[in-house]
Amino acid sequence: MSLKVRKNRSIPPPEPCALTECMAIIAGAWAPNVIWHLRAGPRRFNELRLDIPPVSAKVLSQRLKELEGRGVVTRTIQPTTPPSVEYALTRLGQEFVPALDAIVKVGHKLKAARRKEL
Amino acid sequence: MSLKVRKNRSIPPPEPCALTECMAIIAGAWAPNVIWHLRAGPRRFNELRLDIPPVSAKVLSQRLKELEGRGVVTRTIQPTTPPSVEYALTRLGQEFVPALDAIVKVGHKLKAARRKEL
DNA sequence: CAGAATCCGTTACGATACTG
DNA sequence: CAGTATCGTAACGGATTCTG
Repeated sequence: MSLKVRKNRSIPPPEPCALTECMAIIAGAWAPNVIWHLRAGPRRFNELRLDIPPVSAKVLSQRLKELEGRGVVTRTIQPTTPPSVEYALTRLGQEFVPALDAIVKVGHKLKAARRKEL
Repeated sequence: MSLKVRKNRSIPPPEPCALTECMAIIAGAWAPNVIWHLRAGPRRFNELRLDIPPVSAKVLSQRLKELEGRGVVTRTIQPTTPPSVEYALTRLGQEFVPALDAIVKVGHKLKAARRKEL
């Protein structure tokens, strides 16, 4: 009996798609770090490379291009020699900062929890 | 000149590791959904399967085992026939809810932004 | 400096079939 | 019901080399 799924658990369908929607951008090891390190202002390619642990040029380039395509970051070429390229968050990109903030907070709790159980 | 990276951008090193730390758990297409759907209370295996879009049994099982190993969810076997297994968030697991909430909010903004640009 | 190109390993995920 | 086993695909990511 009760082969059917229990429903109505006091929480209305909060459009779970929005989760996946946003996670698709946040996903991967580096995309969130890129946004995080751009939150204080524009940053150049190699600066980001050094900011973010040990990300390879290839992957960083891929992520940046992807984020640019999604309207999360902008790419501005400075006509200098040698060439310099600045990346910055768009207004949409800024929206991610609070979420990443919350994630970082959880990260700290994780560390704290691990220290206790040792 | 200025071969060196620009530093001191008004933001102190906020331990970026915490980000990666937490993302390692959140990562993937399904882990966040699992936590999200458990936030209102315990849920059985097949219930989760139906809650979460079209996740395969294999992957769901993998994620659940992983989350259990990390202390994010608990697994309780009810001695009934047929057997029933309940998954629930631990106290640590509850910590993720606010972060996921923030992520969902961003997801909605993404949708809104996309509607405008069409 | 800012990348593109190439090669290659690892992992997430899906589909199907099978078990206790 | 709650999984496990097996197979196969694709995306992610690292290392190295090369270019405008």
